[in-house]
Amino acid sequence: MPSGSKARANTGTDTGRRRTILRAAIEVFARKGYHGARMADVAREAGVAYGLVYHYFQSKEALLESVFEVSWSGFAARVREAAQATGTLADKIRGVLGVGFDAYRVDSKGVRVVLLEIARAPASSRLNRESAFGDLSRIGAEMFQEALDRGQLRNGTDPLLCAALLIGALESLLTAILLGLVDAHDEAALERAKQQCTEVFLNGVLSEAASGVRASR
Amino acid sequence: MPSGSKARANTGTDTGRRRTILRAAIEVFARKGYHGARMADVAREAGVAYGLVYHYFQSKEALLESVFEVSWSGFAARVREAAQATGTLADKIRGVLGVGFDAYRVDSKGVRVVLLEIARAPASSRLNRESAFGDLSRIGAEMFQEALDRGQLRNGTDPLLCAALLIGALESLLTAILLGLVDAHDEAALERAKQQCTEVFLNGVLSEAASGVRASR
Amino acid sequence: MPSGSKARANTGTDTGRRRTILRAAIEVFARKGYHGARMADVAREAGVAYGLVYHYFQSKEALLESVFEVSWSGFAARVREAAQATGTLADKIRGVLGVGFDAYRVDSKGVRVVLLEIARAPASSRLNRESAFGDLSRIGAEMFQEALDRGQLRNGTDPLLCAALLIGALESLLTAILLGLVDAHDEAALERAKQQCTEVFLNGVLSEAASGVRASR
Amino acid sequence: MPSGSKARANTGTDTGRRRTILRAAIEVFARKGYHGARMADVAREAGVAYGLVYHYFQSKEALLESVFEVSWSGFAARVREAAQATGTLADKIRGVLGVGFDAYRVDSKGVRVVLLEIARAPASSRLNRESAFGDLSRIGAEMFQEALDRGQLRNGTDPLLCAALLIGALESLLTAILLGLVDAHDEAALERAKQQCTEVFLNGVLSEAASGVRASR
DNA sequence: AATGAATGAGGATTCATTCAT
DNA sequence: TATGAATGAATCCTCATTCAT
Repeated sequence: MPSGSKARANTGTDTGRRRTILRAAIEVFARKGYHGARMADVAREAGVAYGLVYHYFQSKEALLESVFEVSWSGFAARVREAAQATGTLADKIRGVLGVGFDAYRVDSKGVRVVLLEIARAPASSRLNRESAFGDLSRIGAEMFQEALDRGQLRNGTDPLLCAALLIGALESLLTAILLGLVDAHDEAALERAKQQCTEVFLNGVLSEAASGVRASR
Repeated sequence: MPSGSKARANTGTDTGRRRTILRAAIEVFARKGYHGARMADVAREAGVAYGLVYHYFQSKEALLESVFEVSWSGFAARVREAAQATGTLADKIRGVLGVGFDAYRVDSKGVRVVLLEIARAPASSRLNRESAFGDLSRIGAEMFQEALDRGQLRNGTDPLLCAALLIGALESLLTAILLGLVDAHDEAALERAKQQCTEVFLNGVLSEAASGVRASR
Repeated sequence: MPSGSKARANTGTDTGRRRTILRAAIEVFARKGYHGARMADVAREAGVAYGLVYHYFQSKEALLESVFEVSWSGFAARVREAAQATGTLADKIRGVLGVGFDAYRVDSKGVRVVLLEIARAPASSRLNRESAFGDLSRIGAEMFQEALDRGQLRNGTDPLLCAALLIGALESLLTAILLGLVDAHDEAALERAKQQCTEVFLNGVLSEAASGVRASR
Repeated sequence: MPSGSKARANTGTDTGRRRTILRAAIEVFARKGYHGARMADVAREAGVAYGLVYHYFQSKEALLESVFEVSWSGFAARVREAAQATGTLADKIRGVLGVGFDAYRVDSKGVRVVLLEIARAPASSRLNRESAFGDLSRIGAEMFQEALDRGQLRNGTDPLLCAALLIGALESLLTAILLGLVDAHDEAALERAKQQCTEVFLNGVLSEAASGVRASR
């Protein structure tokens, strides 16, 4: 097993080899999908010999698993941080969505793979959504539970369901971006999208006028 | 030569045999995923001979395509109907979400396949989200555009983004149900989830009290 | 799974396909050894497509297993028959050795594979000598036990050990023939070898004169 | 530059390291068979680095060859010694079998490898039985030829065939021990087995009574 | 329409061997 | 000597698709 200990990784010659392959895998998985990608593609993309991929990763699935860990663990940690920060529920939600958008900005390929390949994997594989989707759900549910306790949430609202909706909103938005429905190169547009997403989630889509209906219900 | 009764059947109604295979495909795709499913599995599930599947469907991908058409076309039509019905935006949204939940109730396996296998297919295949995600987005966007014109939508809200969020909310919720994160064993629970989802989407998650913040922003 | 039921097998077109592959496997295994043989070789030798081998046999090991069954089961049955026939011990032993020599005459390739590839397989595989060697040992031991009970065996002789020796003698002789150390190109030579083997096993190698020593020990 | 002490070590005595690897190879070959053993296994078993194995042995086959030399040369020499010792044929045979049993006692693993991996190697490899089986056969044949000349062997007996039978007897017996059919831990049992083996080989299995038949043939 | 045997390209995985340090 | 990363050919097995009946 490779070291990875050396100080400044990614030098290319030695330590970064594992990392190089991992990045290549993300690249290829993002481009062709997990099933469409061949190990040979990954090797070529990484510029290493075929066999070396197997030196660092036991199998194709293990490679995907590692991609998941790399792309996901950091993300989940940051989401948790945002969800547990001090501030109003609105702030937290803005924070959580912000984490999602940042992740996309920093590593859209990684986001793509996690979103399209892993989060939706068939239940059979160990790499199912249980961990991905479930993790996030739990984090979100806690956040909403707390808000509920403080009277910030509408009465009768189910925290878990809220969490699911929040995740859905984020995912859907990122998917829209991935699909090109929203221009990803336009920073301002991206920011606006985030803002709006927050707003809708907090206060709904209805205008003040239409919202009057709300009182009457 | 036997039968002349339903010679040009392949178009609409589907012969019994064809339908059987199609249902089997949905079943197997739902269970093992498109890539994990073998044509042999489909044949076995349908209780027909190996080669017969190819008698009715040109290829594995064509089979998926047919699954998509069957599971999707009706769904999209009903969504469109709900989106274009008369009534307030709230009514329409309730209608749209209702269509989604009904589809799940009637054919959760089909929903699963469309959600997990087709909506997320790699861009390369002909069967990309263009049709699935894009269709819905367009329908939703139109609905929101109209609402915006009528002043029912909060000012500055992007209709397309709203549509994406609505789809995301629905999808996420159904996914949560599929994964068992949200309990939906009884009708009542399912109904409650739908109700809440609608409420959140329309008016946001904030309580009246917390919502006061809104004015100050 | 293929039928194999049709009356006159081995016609070539259909029923005999499995058999054809099996014979080809014996041929190739005999020529190159199990590890040296590639599935492609077997397919080519059989004159069938690569994939067809897997249609009839689950894996390379399963193929070897089938070779074993085919080559062994009949052999073991005939040995058992010879061992349980009526007659003197000498007759039985002559019979048993005769079976071995006949098997070689009829299908030296099959004998080779069983002797060199299976009987000596590493203990890990299911196909170990336990079954091959063990079966024969048991059969032989019973035969010698009975002879012992009847006073035909020298006193103090262990039946199991005798069985092992008999098997060893047969195996070694066939091996010597396979290796070309003992000439067995013509029937007469083969017959002579069998005769001598029997004689040695029954009465030892010593001449009458030297055997006198026996009394003095 | 360190050491000049045992520069040309590779020839006879073997450096410690080389010997360690050789022993490890025997161990692993015995456990998993030549084909089932990986060079990595050998390295791990020896507790040395992967590449070091190649420092001492040119290739995997060369390693097996060395194992053969180590395990075999000494054995063959001792067998030859026993076969050419002065004394009656009975003494010699007792001696030869004794050598085999001793070898097993001292290094059952080595015996296993020679017996199962080398003696039966496919004819293609340089390491064929020519050397192993053939060597022994020749030695044995000479012994029996001499006995024949002296009238100690029954008339018409083929010395080479006798040798093959003797080897077979020994091998079969050792195999029986390896397989656990004969308890190897019981020194007395081992001794008895050897005794009996000798007896059978010299005088056959028949009892005095049954042997009377002999005269009448 | 129905069957299931036959085909063969595709791709993951292994592992002996080499090489830079 | 010693290390273990790097290489890539070899080969098993899968499975979509075709075909003869």
